[in-house]
Amino acid sequence: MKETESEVSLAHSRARHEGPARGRPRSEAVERAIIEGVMKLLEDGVPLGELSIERIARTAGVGKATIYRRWSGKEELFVDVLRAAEPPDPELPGVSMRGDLIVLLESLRQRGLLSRSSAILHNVHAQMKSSPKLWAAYDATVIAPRRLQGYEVLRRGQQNGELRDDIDIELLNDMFVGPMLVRAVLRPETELPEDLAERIVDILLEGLRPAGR
Amino acid sequence: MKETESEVSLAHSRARHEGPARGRPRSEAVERAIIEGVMKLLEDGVPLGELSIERIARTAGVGKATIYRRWSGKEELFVDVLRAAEPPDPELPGVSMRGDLIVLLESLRQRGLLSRSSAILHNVHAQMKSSPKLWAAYDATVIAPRRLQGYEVLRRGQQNGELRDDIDIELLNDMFVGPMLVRAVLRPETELPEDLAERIVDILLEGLRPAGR
Amino acid sequence: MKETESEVSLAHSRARHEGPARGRPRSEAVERAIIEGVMKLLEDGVPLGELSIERIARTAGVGKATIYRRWSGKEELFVDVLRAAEPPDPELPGVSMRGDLIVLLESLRQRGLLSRSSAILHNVHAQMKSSPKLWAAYDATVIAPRRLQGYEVLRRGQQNGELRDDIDIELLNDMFVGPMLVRAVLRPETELPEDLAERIVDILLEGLRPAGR
Amino acid sequence: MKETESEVSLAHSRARHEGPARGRPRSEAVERAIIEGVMKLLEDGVPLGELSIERIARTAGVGKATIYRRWSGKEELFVDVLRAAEPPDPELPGVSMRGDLIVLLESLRQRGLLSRSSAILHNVHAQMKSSPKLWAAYDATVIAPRRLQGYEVLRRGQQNGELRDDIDIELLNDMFVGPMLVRAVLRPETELPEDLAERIVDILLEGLRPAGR
DNA sequence: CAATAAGCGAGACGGTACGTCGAGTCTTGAA
DNA sequence: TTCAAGACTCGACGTACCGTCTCGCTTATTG
Repeated sequence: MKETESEVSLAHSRARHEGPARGRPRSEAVERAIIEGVMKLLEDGVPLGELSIERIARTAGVGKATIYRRWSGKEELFVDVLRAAEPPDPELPGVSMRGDLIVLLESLRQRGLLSRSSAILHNVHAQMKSSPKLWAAYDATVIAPRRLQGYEVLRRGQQNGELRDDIDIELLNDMFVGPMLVRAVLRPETELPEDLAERIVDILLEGLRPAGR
Repeated sequence: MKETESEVSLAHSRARHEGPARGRPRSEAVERAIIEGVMKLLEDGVPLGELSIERIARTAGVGKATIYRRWSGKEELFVDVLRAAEPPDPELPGVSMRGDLIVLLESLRQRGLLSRSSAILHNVHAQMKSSPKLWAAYDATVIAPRRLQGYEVLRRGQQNGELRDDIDIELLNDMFVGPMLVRAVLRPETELPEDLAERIVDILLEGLRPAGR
Repeated sequence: MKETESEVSLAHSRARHEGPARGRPRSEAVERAIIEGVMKLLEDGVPLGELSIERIARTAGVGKATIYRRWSGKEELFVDVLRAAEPPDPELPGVSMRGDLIVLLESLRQRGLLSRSSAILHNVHAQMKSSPKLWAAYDATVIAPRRLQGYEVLRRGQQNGELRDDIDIELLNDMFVGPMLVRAVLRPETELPEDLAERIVDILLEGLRPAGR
Repeated sequence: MKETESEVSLAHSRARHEGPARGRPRSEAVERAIIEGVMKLLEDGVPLGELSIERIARTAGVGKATIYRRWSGKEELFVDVLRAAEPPDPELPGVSMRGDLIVLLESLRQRGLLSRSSAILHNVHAQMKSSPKLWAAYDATVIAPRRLQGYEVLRRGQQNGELRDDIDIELLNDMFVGPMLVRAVLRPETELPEDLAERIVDILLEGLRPAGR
């Protein structure tokens, strides 16, 4: 996992040869200013299509070359913007599988709510899907860890008898996160009621056959 | 439904005033040439970002103004391209709710497979999500009818006792299509095995509690 | 001569294929606006080094591409600017060779004075010398005709006995124009007294031996 | 003369305050490397316009700041390059004015021939004319001494009766060097035949009236 | 001999201009 | 009125240099 992490990392201070650090080192402050500049613009409601490198540079008070020195284009920069905007991983209570799943789904719901208000996630997200390479980078650094977290919870659930063990974990995970993601990501106009995480988990656990079956 | 249709309809032959049609009429052949030109380019593997109006016009042997006369921009044109590429609605056997659901999900799976091979759907899809207005248009003409089809199937299931009736239909629908869409749209690198539709439906119906309760 | 003329001509309206003139024709007004914009800037004392294409375009209220459509770069544009700034050919009285030579040299002197006050000629002139190709174009359209005029005057002088006929005309011409050009072009800080043309001509005719032989 | 010399001198080792010389002294080797680097590039046929400070620094294996420490810009550096490329002053036999003038003009002819083959002088020369300040510096250190040499020869000619004394020396000088410079500098495409210096001098001495008066 | 101070190669920095490309509009002549 | 063609203004693209500014290091002189 560590290698993957470092492979998809996009902006580095002098990442290339990593010699004995000749010349003036890259300024981390500048790096932050750029990323925060993009966020500010997005939060101010600037449409994604109007986010030119030129404008980003102007906003951050930075030369264009300084941006290109770190990222090869708008899209790669956006990956780092998303990364910076990412909320921290949720803490799992670990008492029961059901409880942990609800926490995980609730965190997805929160992210959905967030991405609508701030407008950062949703558009950049959509934009990024156009490039398989960038999507892979984003997936590896941001999404995959959450997915693995889910796998772990489900595995424990199978081990302690809370969950059927005749279904592969990947599919199980998609059964849980799918309904939430459909609403949060693919259909951003739908509501995300407070008890949605709990209802999804319980429906899946109990099944859909009529009660008196 | 009809009104919605006409509201989101994007390309018209002389839609505005609809006077007694003076001057040279618009050529339908030109319209087809443009849409097919876009498809050809996408199928030839041209990245979506390189699809400029200028290039589309060149490919179709058409003046730029002729495109702008019909669509207000690239994105609106894409909606019509997607519409033209859409496979026909699936025929539902109507015997059992379970059977109909499997047919619906299988049709989603097929679309997922298709969008990977042709590369049309996936990218244009992603691109379009950046514009809420266009997404709404696409949703209304292409997605919504399918969704309503699903609602109908589920409603019948509740009525004839195949399905619990204490859960609202929208959520039920998302429970079924969510897992499939996650794989087909959000994670295009995953496999879509042949029995996926059937497994998803059965897991949902039976629930995830271990067999022996 | 005609061929040379047309070969070095640099800006044309749709010069390439010269088909039956399809599409919107190039605007002559725009062409004039550009050239006059450059002149205005130079007359306002803008140093030649600060004359970027970008600034020229801004001044003329014109897109950069419109400039590049006509000239391949700054230098080629300058040739046409010089051409436009060129005073008309002097009228030769034709009475005597001596008189005609004085008129020709006087016209060179006037040009020298002009190029200092307006600052157009001198700098652009110098700039252009860096490119043999452009210099050739300028020479062919602007300088050469004057030179030929001089040759003609000298030839007539030899024929009617005003001038030795044992020296080739090219050298004779350089003997007359050389002293004037040295002062006007190569040493712009020197004065150009009013009677300079006459003095140069007479010195050359009479020779430099002391009067009493 | 001395003051003029030192005023236009452009590159100094720690020229400004000339304190008690603290810190590491500037390397003369570096200075030579830079000037020779420029010459090498010019001799390799690199167009003058592509001679950026950045490229010069790269070629000489030197930091940009090291160049700016010595010269305030490209043009000032070029003055020193020209100075370094300058051939030595001609030795005058001093027997007759006519002989000395021929030697002086012949040296101009040689320089013309040289500047065409090496391509250094011609272009840098032209370039420099754009900047009055630099031209003045070049004129003072390189050209003016030659001019004074010429004045001296002419003055001696007037004193010993070889030359009319009713014409001011500056004009006389321009009469002699003008024809040669026109060919060597302003019209580099013309030939410079071997006996050109002698012919110019003799034509001027004898005048252009037909032999039999 | 250590301290001090400037020189040095390298390269980041905020800028400006380059020459190209596409956006959307306008203007031709022909259909 | 539409059509293909192509000129028009505008503005972003990604690159190259500008002249300045750190970096870590080297090289003299001075206390």
